[in-house]
Amino acid sequence: MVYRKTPATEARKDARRKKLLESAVRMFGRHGYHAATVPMIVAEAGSSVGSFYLHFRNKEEIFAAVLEDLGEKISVLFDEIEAEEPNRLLCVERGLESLFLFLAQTPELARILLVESSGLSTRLEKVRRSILQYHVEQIRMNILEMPEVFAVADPRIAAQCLVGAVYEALCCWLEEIPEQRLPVLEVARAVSDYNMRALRAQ
Amino acid sequence: MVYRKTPATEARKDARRKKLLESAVRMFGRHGYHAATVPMIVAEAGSSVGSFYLHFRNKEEIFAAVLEDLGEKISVLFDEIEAEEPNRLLCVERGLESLFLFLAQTPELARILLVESSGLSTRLEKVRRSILQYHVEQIRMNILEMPEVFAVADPRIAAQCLVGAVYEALCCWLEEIPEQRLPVLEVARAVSDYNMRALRAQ
Amino acid sequence: MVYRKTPATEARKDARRKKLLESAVRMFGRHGYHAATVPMIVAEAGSSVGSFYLHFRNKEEIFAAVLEDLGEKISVLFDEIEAEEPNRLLCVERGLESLFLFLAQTPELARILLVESSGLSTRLEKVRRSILQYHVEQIRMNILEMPEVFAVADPRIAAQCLVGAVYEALCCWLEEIPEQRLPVLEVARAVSDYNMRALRAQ
Amino acid sequence: MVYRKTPATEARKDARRKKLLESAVRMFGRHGYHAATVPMIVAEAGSSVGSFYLHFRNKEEIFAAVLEDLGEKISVLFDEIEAEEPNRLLCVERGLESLFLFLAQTPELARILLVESSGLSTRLEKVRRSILQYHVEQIRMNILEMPEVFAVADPRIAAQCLVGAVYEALCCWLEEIPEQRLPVLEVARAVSDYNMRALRAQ
DNA sequence: TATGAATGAGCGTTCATTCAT
DNA sequence: AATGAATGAACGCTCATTCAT
Repeated sequence: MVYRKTPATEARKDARRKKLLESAVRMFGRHGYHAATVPMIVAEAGSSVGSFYLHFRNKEEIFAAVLEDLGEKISVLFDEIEAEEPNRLLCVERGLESLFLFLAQTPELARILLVESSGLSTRLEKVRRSILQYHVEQIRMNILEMPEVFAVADPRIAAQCLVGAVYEALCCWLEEIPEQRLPVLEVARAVSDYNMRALRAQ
Repeated sequence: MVYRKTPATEARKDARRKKLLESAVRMFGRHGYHAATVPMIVAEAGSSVGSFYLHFRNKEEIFAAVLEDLGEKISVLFDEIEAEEPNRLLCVERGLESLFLFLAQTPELARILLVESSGLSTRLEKVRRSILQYHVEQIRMNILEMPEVFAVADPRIAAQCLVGAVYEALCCWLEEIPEQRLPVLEVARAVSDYNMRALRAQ
Repeated sequence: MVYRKTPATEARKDARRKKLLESAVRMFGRHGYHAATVPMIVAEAGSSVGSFYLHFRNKEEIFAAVLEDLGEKISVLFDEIEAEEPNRLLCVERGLESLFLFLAQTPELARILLVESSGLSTRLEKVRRSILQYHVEQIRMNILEMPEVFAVADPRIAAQCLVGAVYEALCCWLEEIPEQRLPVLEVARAVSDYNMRALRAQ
Repeated sequence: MVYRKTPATEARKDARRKKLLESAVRMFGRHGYHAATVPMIVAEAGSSVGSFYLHFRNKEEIFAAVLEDLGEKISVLFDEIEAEEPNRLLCVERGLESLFLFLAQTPELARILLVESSGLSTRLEKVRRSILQYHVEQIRMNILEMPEVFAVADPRIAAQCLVGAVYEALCCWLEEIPEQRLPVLEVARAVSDYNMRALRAQ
């Protein structure tokens, strides 16, 4: 008799995987890659070590999955703006601001991307880099499309600068104790301002 | 007969310590904090585990020492420029460029600062941050001193953006395979250009 | 499908723990606390280091467990006698003798209690002391209950003397080479005789 | 030219050795055999590790020396009493009391003998045992000399009991917090009382 | 599929002892 | 004789991963 995977089983499996991923985000975000152990992650998810390895080949894999999910979320963010906003300059500006706001709202994810995903294996480094490169590329394309509104010598380096500026400002903001922080929006504007001045033809 | 601590003994101890530090730079730079083990570091230095713990309380300590040494070097770089160059705007520009060149020349140190020192213990995070903050502060002061030549709303955020831009561009440059890289100087100029446009009053 | 913790699994875990404890008794008894290493204990038990730390937080913990088990065994010994023998004087006498016989039969346990558990951490010292104090207290209560048959000035000190006398005599006996030892029973009697003369009202 | 050891050199060497021994007593008494390290001992003595190994073959050796010195002191105590007091019974009584007082006055030495010297190497165990055996033997001789005043079946076991009783009572007394302790003399008397009742013919 | 007990390689660290000065 | 920097064997312990149930 042939065993057929029932939809219910499939759905349950996906739910479990999702739970593990959520738990991993929390644990990696709070404790970092090395300090977050597999037992910790499964305990938080109400699952078991054995189950963990049914869903992910290893610890690296789940971290990569977390990172990829995040990358996906961010690119969706950009795509939406791209679709709505025909003005390339405004597009970059709005993209920058909404990325800033998005990461500020999910500090565990922000920490994973900005801090904890650095200095790990080559594999993970690549995933992290591909997220950043995606933005860089996105911005570079915008610049190339309308050279008359952007006034930069090297669009790729300009894009890298912009990305670096956004992430560093975000890092600094996240590090401050919440009571002393400026409002996110204000910071996002200041960052966007800085970069727009650098990009815009005068 | 009274034993007198000979200068030679003292000098040899210092030399050993220095050798361990150099070896640590190489190992941390190549393999990262976690993958670089104490046995690896001492083997590379031609020393022994016991000797290691004679010079450093633990592994964290030597990483901190490496980072602090680097911080020292960088601040010397800035101080020299500050002393020579009276023009604040040029000061920031030249500082940015020489930092870029310095780190590009010592890629292991660059990797330690930019990649490997992230996501470690609170203690090490602090050391890393203090180096970055030092630049931020340096630049912020320059901006504050001559508000008429700089045209930014929030000097602190502007300084953060600049630092982030420089480091991210550097990261990207270091990651490319040497054969395909643009000349450092060219990149440094492009980065400096981007940030000067953002800072300068038009 | 829901996994149910089988009784078999549980039982196997308990068996493993018990085996580790038995092995620890042998190793601690033969080599002492410091010379008995975790690898030695697990090898003897046919287990693994990882498993060891699944059952015990650390080396100190397993030593404490061994000691506590021993304390439990000894107090059972006393309780049985107390329940059977209404005469307080005979109670003390029989308690003394059966403790002597019990420890003489399990020289590894005896060595752990009498020799190896001394001079360790405060934590372990406390466990050891609590076993000895339990006897002291037991005897003191017997003395207090029937002051007319016991003729001692300070019941607490008398009880301490008795316990010390028993353990020292036992130590000496265990140290002699088996061929030259007097029969245990004879020694036990002599020790009991000494202490009964000290306790009894004339 | 022949080098002749000057008396002054000899004297200085002895002084250094004595200082090391005194420091060892403090360190072993406070921290125990394993926790007291050679660097600790030499630091306390104002000497150096190298110097240490000129005076003692190794750590075990200095512990043995400390123990032997203590044994010497105790046997002197007994010999004096033996010489002064012709009555064998009083001799045992006074010996017991002065040992008690002596050790109560030098708690570091007491701790070394009663607690820390247990469970070490065979070599050290032997030294410790020889001190205790010396007392046992001393007392046994007294008993044998005047069988009419002592009424014990087996003098050796009686002597062991006495020694064990004294040391255990002492241990208990040392362990109590100073403010709550009974006066030493009182305890010494109670212990002596206990043992005299056991020894004396009625 | 789900479980969690079991594994063991490999880590950081300590400290008695040696030895060049 | 005196020094203290140097050594390295050996320890306790962690945790990603496997596997019997």
